[in-house]
Amino acid sequence: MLEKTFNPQDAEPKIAKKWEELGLFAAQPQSNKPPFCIVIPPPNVTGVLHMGHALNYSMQDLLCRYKRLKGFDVLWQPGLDHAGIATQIVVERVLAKDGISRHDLGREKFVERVWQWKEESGGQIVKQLKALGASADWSRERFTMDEGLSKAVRKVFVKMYKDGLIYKDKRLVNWDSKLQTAVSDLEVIQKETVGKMWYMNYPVEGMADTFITVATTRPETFFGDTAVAVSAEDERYKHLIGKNVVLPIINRPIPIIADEHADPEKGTGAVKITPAHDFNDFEVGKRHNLEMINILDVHAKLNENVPVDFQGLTTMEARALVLKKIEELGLLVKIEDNPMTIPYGDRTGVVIEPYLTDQWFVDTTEIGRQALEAVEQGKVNVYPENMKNTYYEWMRNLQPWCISRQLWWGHQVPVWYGPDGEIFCEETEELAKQEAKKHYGKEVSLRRDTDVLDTWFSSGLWAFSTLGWPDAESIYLKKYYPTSVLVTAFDIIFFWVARMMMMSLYNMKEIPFKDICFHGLVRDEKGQKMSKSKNNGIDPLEMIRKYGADALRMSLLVQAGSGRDVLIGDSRVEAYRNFTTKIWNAARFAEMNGATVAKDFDPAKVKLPLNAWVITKLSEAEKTISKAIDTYSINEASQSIYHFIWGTFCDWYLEMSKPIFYGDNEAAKIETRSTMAYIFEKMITLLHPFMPFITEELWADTGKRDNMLMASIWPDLAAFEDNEASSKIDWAIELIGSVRSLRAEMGISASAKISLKIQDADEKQKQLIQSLTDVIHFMAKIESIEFVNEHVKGSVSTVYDGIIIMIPLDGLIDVAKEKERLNKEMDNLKGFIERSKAQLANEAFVSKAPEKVINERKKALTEAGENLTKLQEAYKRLADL
RNA sequence: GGGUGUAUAGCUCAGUUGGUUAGAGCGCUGCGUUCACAUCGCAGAGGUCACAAGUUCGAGUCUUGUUACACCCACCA
Repeated sequence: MLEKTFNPQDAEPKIAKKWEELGLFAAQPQSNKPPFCIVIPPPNVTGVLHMGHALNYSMQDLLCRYKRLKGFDVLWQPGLDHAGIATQIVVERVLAKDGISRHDLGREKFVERVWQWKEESGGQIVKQLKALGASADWSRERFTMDEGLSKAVRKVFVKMYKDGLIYKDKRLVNWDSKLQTAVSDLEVIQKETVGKMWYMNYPVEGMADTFITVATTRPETFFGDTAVAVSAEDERYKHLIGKNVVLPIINRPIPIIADEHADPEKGTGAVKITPAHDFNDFEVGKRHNLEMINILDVHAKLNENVPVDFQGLTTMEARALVLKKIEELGLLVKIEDNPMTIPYGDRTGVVIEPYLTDQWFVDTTEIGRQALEAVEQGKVNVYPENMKNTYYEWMRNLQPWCISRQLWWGHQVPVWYGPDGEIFCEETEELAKQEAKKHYGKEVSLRRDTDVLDTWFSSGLWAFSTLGWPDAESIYLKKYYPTSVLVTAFDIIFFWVARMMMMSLYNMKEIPFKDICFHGLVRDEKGQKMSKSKNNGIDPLEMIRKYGADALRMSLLVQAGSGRDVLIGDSRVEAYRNFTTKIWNAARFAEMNGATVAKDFDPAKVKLPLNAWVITKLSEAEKTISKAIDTYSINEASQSIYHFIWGTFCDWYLEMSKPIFYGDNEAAKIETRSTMAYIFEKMITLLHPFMPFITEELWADTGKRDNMLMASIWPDLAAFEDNEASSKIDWAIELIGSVRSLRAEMGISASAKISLKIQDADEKQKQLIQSLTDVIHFMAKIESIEFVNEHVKGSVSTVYDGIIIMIPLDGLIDVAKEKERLNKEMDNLKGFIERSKAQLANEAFVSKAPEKVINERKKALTEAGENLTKLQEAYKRLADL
């Protein structure tokens, strides 16, 4: 006998352990099963499981389990990302508690410390993933910094360098002054603020009392000004082009130039040019060969290129002082409020400065074009399709990708410099030395570039590096690449998806995955983004503790589709915990009634309409579920199995089986026991990818089986098409619904047994009702059914499929209430008939609408007419009372 | 400024190629429950499908416009 309830806290860890011990998660590259492969979006080594992960990995696990049941050889390739910036920040924070900075340790010691930290507390998330039920091949876990993957990184870098796709350049980059590193455009968050615009006068050299007014939001950068630009067409300033203005305070003359960047409509039409601290000005500077004066140091404080009393000030301090001095000189014209956006680092939250440094870049022109074309040409399918547009838009406006970071934790750039600065880019120091020897004709000492690579550079290789590349003979690479599908949230489409496309097409000459399935973000129950500041975060582990992993998974999966956002909260997870209880109790019911499959049971040959019906419904559900999963409509698939189990199986099938079990028809009992056990087994198989734990538990508890459900096969129910026996039950369900509704509306107590009088049923309907008498009695709480030829006095009635259904109430009838109810029913019918008639009288409709529609409409009209007549008769009799 | 979505019941959302009287879950109301399940069942109420115009015999569904909201990208002297 099954326990009273399912206890996920005890059962889940045991089951998870068993799966893994039996090696059921492991790929079988040697098998001749068709491959199905997903590479996991690697969580950060610093990460703990959050709801976004829970959704992402639940979806992948669903797909993997589904494909395994369908007979595929599944490789779900797991791993972790070293997450350069994020991890370095975490470890620095740990060290800071002991008052140590990374500079105290030095680079080598610090990196050692990070590795140590990684071994100790990194990878927590893997345990948490297992608790969620994730069936990845854990024996193949990879880490972006492990040896094989690091080798892949070096190899790709060198190849791209030698192909001219990676180059070093002195350019303005986004500078994070807290971490003292460059970051890419994507790592910069723009925030709206209301700032100020200051209008300052710059005196024109050699012309007394003549000024050019420039407007600026950053007065402190004026020490780096090397020109003032105006439009060549601007009448106000035309005559001044070629002359100089003198920068106040420092009295440095700078030229007035004509440049298209100056827009006469904006500001004063004259714009100060600070090439080393503004992206637009940088371009202007290059066009006019202007000097680029860097006025900031790595901490974003003013450096030695400014007067002594400004040196060492922060930009904000410098701004105040500059404005004070300008004002003292009488050159401050006016101040305006100015709405603007300010760039912040996404990890550090400090203001990002445009900063002039040497950095490594990837030229994305060619590989970006390939990545764009692959999607345009449909080599990669995108779900939902509209995400393609987002992808296209970005790919068509690709900028060079800044891949170097001035961090310590990451893949160090495989570049060595000779004494004269000559670059040797090789996979190892040995090779670099050899090349240097060739170059110089003698041994020289080399200096390695200290930069590390953007984390996304190594994640960009993930689809093939985890499968064994650069070992071209890797059986995994051969069998599973390109991978089947990438499941990811759309917020990393540029960071990761686009980079994987580019890097894979460049290296493998082949797409990394055939499908991309984007899902939405997880929000709280009110639809708000989860954030620390709102304190509305929901911990998936907490939910697992409270309700079980199955409940959490299902509550996420029922919403996971079409890139929609997913809402989560206690009440939702609780609802699916209730679902597990429901299934559990259904199993208990089946067990109590002796549901086991008889030896000679053939589901195709069941005789009872009820059993034929449930088999047909299961077959329909299976079709819906498979089709939905195949197109990543996970929500639809989840809802379908949920409704089958709760609605069709529990609410109707199990209920309708009761009169059979309580009756004395032994043959019917035997067939029903078999069918029930059969359906239950198939049903939990269909549910397994969604809720793996409870289904596995029930698989073990409800039958003598020698395998695990996980290693079972997906039911093939194609043979069970809709049939006549099954439609009888559909008809009966409608009939029962009518009776129940009538009872309830007339306020007849749900427990009160009543008799039913039926008029105008034809032979076929009579037979059907008779054959299902027990079921109808039970389901509609009826004591007796009698066929009559005329209306029964003092009864309430309704009409279903041309049959008048009456409940005699022997004088207890509330005539007013019944009149009201009948009136309402008749009004509805009349309205419908009117509309239908009008439509059928419309020549245009009759001549243009498809025949099928017209016939349907005619038939419905006739039926409605008959039903109305019968209702009117009933109403008349009521009046006679 | 460019792009992508969304707008249907109190809430969260379905609604296939246009076709009978627009659906589900939760919530609400009523009724019920001695045996699979109070973690339950049955029934009911509740919607001018954001607004306007158009196409059509017929529009929640297609077109255009308007409004509101959400997200992404870019610019900002």
